[in-house]
This record gives sequence, structure tokens and C-alpha cells, in this order.
Amino acid sequence: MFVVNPALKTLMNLAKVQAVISRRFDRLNIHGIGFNDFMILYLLQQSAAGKMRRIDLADQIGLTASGITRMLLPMEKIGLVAREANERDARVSYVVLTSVGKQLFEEAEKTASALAGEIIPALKPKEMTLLTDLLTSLGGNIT
Amino acid sequence: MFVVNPALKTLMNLAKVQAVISRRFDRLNIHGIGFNDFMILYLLQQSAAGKMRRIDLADQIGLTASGITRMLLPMEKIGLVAREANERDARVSYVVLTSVGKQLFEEAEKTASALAGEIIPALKPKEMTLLTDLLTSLGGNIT
DNA sequence: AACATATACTTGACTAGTCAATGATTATGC
DNA sequence: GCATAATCATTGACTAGTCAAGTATATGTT
Repeated sequence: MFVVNPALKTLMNLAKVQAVISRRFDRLNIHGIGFNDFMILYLLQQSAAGKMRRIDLADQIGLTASGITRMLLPMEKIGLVAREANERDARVSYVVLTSVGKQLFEEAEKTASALAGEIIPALKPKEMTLLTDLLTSLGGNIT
Repeated sequence: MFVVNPALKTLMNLAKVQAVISRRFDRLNIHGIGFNDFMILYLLQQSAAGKMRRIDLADQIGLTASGITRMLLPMEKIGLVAREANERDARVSYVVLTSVGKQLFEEAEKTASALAGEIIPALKPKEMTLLTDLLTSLGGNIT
């Protein structure tokens, strides 16, 4: 029988786990938004200025710039975020969190937290630290 | 500042990490197949009979049955897998690994293993065990 | 036997992204 | 100071899935 690299098996399990979790979240359709939309609201909310460049959002959530452009279109349409120019650099278009967006985030965060608690088993502090460190070493730098 | 549930942050980092990893794999386009196609070949190859029901493939890789139907179409077309009926149950259509599929898998496994080794940092045995256990507890049961 | 329910798979209509190319602007090397 | 390169964002064309509904078959109940 063929034996594959343990690292590769780990990546396969990671892929599976993520597929199942994200479908579970998106199926809930928390307040009308998907999980990635939720992440965008979260990042904007915790950013100092309440606004971010599209390219930085892309880097943070791990999608491409064009993916961000496409995700933001419906969010702009329903007024969760808005556009703002950068006076120094005309290439940049900031994404600003609106008060509607902020309010929706705060509601959605309750549902999302509850579901996250169901999904992630209760871990000992030591385990939680290790898991966080592991994800960080794999590029998961969302704080 | 709003403080979110650590479990929720973990899920956001998981989503990000997986998005980046899967894009990196798919971009390589290993021997013309994507990462999920690779997983299908792997599961078929390590199954005792070299064949599986579509629904079991779906469960194992964490997608829906209809996703599996759609993924398999091009794979059948290029001859990596084939269909086989179940004599006892006419609803079932097995997915069989062809010799072409098996050969491609063995080639692709080399490339995939090498990339997996680059992505997953060298872990101490204890850490590796914990990571595996964690993924298992989240539903990652690929062995 | 007949009916209700469950399971396996597929399909139509759709969403969520990808990549490659392009446009517009800003930064850099000489 | 000007050509070249780099950066930010968008668009066209496409792939990879999702869900809900439908078809076909199997199983369980009375």
C-alpha cells in the first residue's frame, strides 16, 4: 500500500475540515452574509481607522485582489461598506465600514461566536496556544 | 475595541491559511489536476477495492454529493476514473481508479509531497500528534 | 402488497472565487 | 527628468463548487 507524506495528509485533513466548517457557516447565512464577508467586517472594525486598502484586506483574508473587488460589490450595494479615496495616492480606494455595517457585524458576531464555540472543542490553554502558534506559522496572522 | 471569541479567531485563521494553501497547490496545477482531484485519487488508491461510492467520496473530502458529480466529470473524460455499477443496488455508481489515474497519482504525489513539506513546518513529534488529534476532532478523518 | 420514507445520484440556476490582461497612477535608476 | 518598473484596482472569461428539486431505487411498516 502506498504511504503518503504525513505533511500531505495533514493538508488533506485541513482542506476537508475547512470545507465542512465554511459550508456550515455559509449555510447559516448569518444576517445575510457569508463567512468571508464577516471576516471583512471584522478586519475593518478592528482596524484603527475603520478603513483599509483593498490590497491589505486581500492579504489579511488570504484571497486575491480581484476576489476582494467581487466580494465587496454586493456589500457596497447593501450599504455595509463604502468607498473612500486616498488623497496621496490615486490608485488606492479605501474600504470604509459604515455604521450599518458596524451594527450588522456586532449582531453577526454573536451568532458566529456561538457557532465557533460549537465547532472548536474546549482546549486547554496550552493546547490553544500551540494551535494559535501553528496557524501563525502557516500564515494565519489575524489577531 | 471589540474583542472576539478566541475560537472565532481560530476559525478565521484556519480559513485564511486554507485559502492560501489551496491556491498555492492549484496554481501549481500538478499534472493538470487540482488539489481536490488529487484527494479523490488518493482516497481511491488507498481504498481496499480501488473503488468507492460517490457519497463516500463526498463525506471523506468534505464536499457535497453534487460537488463530487461535477468534479468527476472532467476526470472521467480524461480517463483517470471510470464508472462501475453495483449489482445489489442500482442507485449506486462506483468510482473506479483506472491504471492511468493510478499512474498519474503516483507522479503527482511526489510534487504534492514536496510542496506539503515546504508548507508544513518541521514539527516535533508531540506537536505533530497534537495537530493531527485536533484536526481529527474537527472532523478530519483522512488517514 | 401498498404506501411512506430514506438513500444515491444528477441537474438547473446560481455564487464565489481564480487567472491573465488592462488601465491608471506612483516610485525608481540612471 | 524621463524611461522603466512596480503597485492598486478592475474586468472578461472561466472553474469549482453550493443549494433545491427531481429521478430512480431500496427499505421499513402495517
